Amino acid sequence: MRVTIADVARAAGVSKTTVSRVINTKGEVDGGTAARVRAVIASLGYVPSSGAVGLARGSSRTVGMLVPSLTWPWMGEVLQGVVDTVEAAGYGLLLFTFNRGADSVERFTTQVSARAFDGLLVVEPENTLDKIIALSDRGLPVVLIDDRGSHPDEFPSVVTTNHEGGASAARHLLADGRSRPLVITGPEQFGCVRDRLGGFREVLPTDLVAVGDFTELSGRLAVEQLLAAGTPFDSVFAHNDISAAGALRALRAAGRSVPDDIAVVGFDDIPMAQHTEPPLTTVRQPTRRMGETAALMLLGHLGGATAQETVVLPTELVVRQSAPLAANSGPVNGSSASASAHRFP
Amino acid sequence: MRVTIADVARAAGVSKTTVSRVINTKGEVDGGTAARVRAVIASLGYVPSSGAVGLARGSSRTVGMLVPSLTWPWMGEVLQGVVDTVEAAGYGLLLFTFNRGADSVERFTTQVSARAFDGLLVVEPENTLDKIIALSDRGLPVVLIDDRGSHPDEFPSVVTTNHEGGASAARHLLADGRSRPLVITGPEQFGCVRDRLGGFREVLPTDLVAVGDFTELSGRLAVEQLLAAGTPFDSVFAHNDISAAGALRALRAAGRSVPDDIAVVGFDDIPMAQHTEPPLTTVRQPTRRMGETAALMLLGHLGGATAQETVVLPTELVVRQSAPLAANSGPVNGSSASASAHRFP
DNA sequence: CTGAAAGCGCTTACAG
DNA sequence: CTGAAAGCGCTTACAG
Repeated sequence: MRVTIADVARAAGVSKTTVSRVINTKGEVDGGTAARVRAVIASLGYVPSSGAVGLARGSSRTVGMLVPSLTWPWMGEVLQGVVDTVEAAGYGLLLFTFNRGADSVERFTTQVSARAFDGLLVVEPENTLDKIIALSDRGLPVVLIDDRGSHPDEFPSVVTTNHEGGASAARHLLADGRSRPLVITGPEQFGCVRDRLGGFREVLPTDLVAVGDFTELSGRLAVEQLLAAGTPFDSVFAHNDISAAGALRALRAAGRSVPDDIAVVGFDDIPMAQHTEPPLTTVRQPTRRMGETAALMLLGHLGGATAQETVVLPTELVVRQSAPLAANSGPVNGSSASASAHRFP
Repeated sequence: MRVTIADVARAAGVSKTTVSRVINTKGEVDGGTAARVRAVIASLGYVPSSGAVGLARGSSRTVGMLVPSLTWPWMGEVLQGVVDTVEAAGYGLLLFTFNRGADSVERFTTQVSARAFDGLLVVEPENTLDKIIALSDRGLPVVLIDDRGSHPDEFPSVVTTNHEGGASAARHLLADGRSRPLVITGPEQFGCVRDRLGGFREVLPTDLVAVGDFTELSGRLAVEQLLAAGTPFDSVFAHNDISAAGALRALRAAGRSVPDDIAVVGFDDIPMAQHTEPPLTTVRQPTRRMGETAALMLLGHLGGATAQETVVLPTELVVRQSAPLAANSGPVNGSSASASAHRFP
C-alpha cells in the first residue's frame, strides 16, 4: 500500500540509512547516490510518515493552540497570524478549545501528555491558568497570548500596550476639545481593563466610569443611565468595540449626534468597527501580529533559543467618523483603516 | 523521563500486552489485574504516546481541516462547530490554510501524504479542487463544506439551501408589499450566487440585478448607481451581509429611509448584522451546524460508515429592522437573533 | 486470562 | 561515503 523508506531503499539499491540521510540532508552522501535516491523518491511519490518520524525523533513538529472560543471577533486574526507562521516553519497546528468545561480540560491535558505536540500557544486561560502552569512545569514550552493583561510571569507572553492605548484615546479626545468623557470598561478583574482605564485617566481624568462586561448591552445601558440622570458628558471611551457600538445605538436613540454632540472611541478595531453608524474611531489591537509573534517565540524556543520574556506590541489609534481629528471637521474616510490610521509609537 | 507502557508493565508486574489491553478495554482481563494496572497508570501519570499509538495502529486519531482564510466573518462559527465535534470524539484537529499560494499547497499535500491525519474537512477549495480530488482518489476521506455551491460529486459535502434562502427573502419582501427589488449578487461563477438569485426571482421576478463581489464597496456602488440613474426600486436583496451593509450606507447617504423607503435583506447573518443601522434582516446560514455536520460525516466515515451523499442544511430568515414583518410596522427586537427568527423548513 | 515476539516506519549511534 | 542493527512506544496476531 503505502510507500515506505524501505521501498525507496530497495528501488534505489541503497540502505534505509542512506535514504534517511538524503531526505534530511544529514551527513555526507555521494552526489550520484543522492540524485538516484531523489529520483526514486519522486517517482514513487514517497513521503515520510510523520508519525514514525515523530516517534523516532521524539518530537512531532506540531504545535498546539488552546483558545477559549473561536467565534470572538478578533480570534480569526490571531489564528491566521499563528497558522501562517507555523506553516511557514513546516510545523502543523493542532487546535483545541476550552468550551465544554472540565471535560475539555481533561481531554486536552491528555492530548498534551500524549506528546501530540511539542509546544503550546494559549489565549486567555482564565480559570485554567493553573493547569497550563502545571504543563509548563512538566517541560512543555508555552507562550501566552495575553489579551487580558493577566501578566503571569510563569511563561513568556505577548501583550499589547493597553495603558498607552487608553492614553492615546484620551489624547485624541483632548485634542478634540473634549473634557467630560464617560469610560465604559470591561470586567474589573481584567488587567487590560485596569491598564486602559489608568492610561486614559492619566491624560484625561474623569470620574464618569461605568463598569461594563464587553457586551453591546452594557455599552447601551451605561449611556442610557447617564442620559437619564442628566449628567453632562461630551465623549465616550469604551473598552471594546462591541460596547462602543452599544453606546452609539443609545446615543442615536436619544437623538444625540455623534460626533457633534458626543465623540465615541472604542478598542480592538474588529471588522464591525468600519460598519457602525458612524464608523468607529478605535484603538486597534495588533491581533494578527500578536499571533505571529507568539508563534515565532514558541518556534524559537523549540529551536533551542532561550525563552524570551514578555513582548509588548503597540496599539494604534484608528481615526474614523465617530471621533474625527478635529471637532466637526466633517467626514473622514472610514472605509480604509490603514489609510486613515494615526500612529502613536 | 517519559513514562512508557513498559514502566507501567514493570510496576504492575504484568506484560505490556496486558497493559495495552487494559488501556483499550480490549480482550478479557482479570478484574483484579485490571484494577492493579489502572492504579499504576494513575500513580505514574502514564499517558500513551499518540505518535506510537498512531504508528502501531496505522491511524492518527486526527483530522485535518483546510480553509482559505481564518478571518472571514463566518469562519469562526464553522471552526467552532468542527472543533467541538472532533474534540468530543477524542480526535485532534490539524488546521491548514491556503493563503500563501502554491507554496501552501505543496506543504499541505506533503502533510497529507505524511498521514498526519486520517481524514480531511475542506472549505472552498476554489482553485485547488483538483488537488483535493487527487488526495481523495489516493484514499483520503474528504468532506466538503461547500458554501460556494460548487456541487462537486467527488466527495460528500454539506451545503445550505441557497435556492430556498433566496426564495424566503423574496417571500418576505413580497409579503411586505415590495415589488421592485434590486438584487446585489456575489461573483457570478459561484453556484450559491446562481441559486440565491434563482430562488429569489422565482418568487419575485426582477431585472434589477447588480453583479457584486461580496464587498461593502460593491453593495454601495450598486445602490449609488441605481439612485443616480433614477431607476425606482423599493427593496434590496444582497447576497451577503457585507454588501448589504454597503447598500445601507449608500441609502443613508442619499437620505433614503430604511425600511420606510427601501427595505434591505442580506445573507449570512454574520455578527455585524445585529449592529448595522438599522439592524439587518438577513438569511442566516447555519454555519456552525455545517461545521458540526461535516465533522460528524467525516468521523462516521472514518468509523467505517458508508460515505454519505450531500447533506443540505436549511437557511433561516432572521427578521430585524431593515425589513420588518410588515411595512412601517415599527421597531423589531433585533438583538436576539433566535427570538425573532422566522423558520422556513 | 496472559505473555513473548513481531511489526508499524522512521532515526541514529556505531562500525567500517 | 555507506550499511546493519538497535530503538522510539505502542498494538496485534499467535500460542498457551
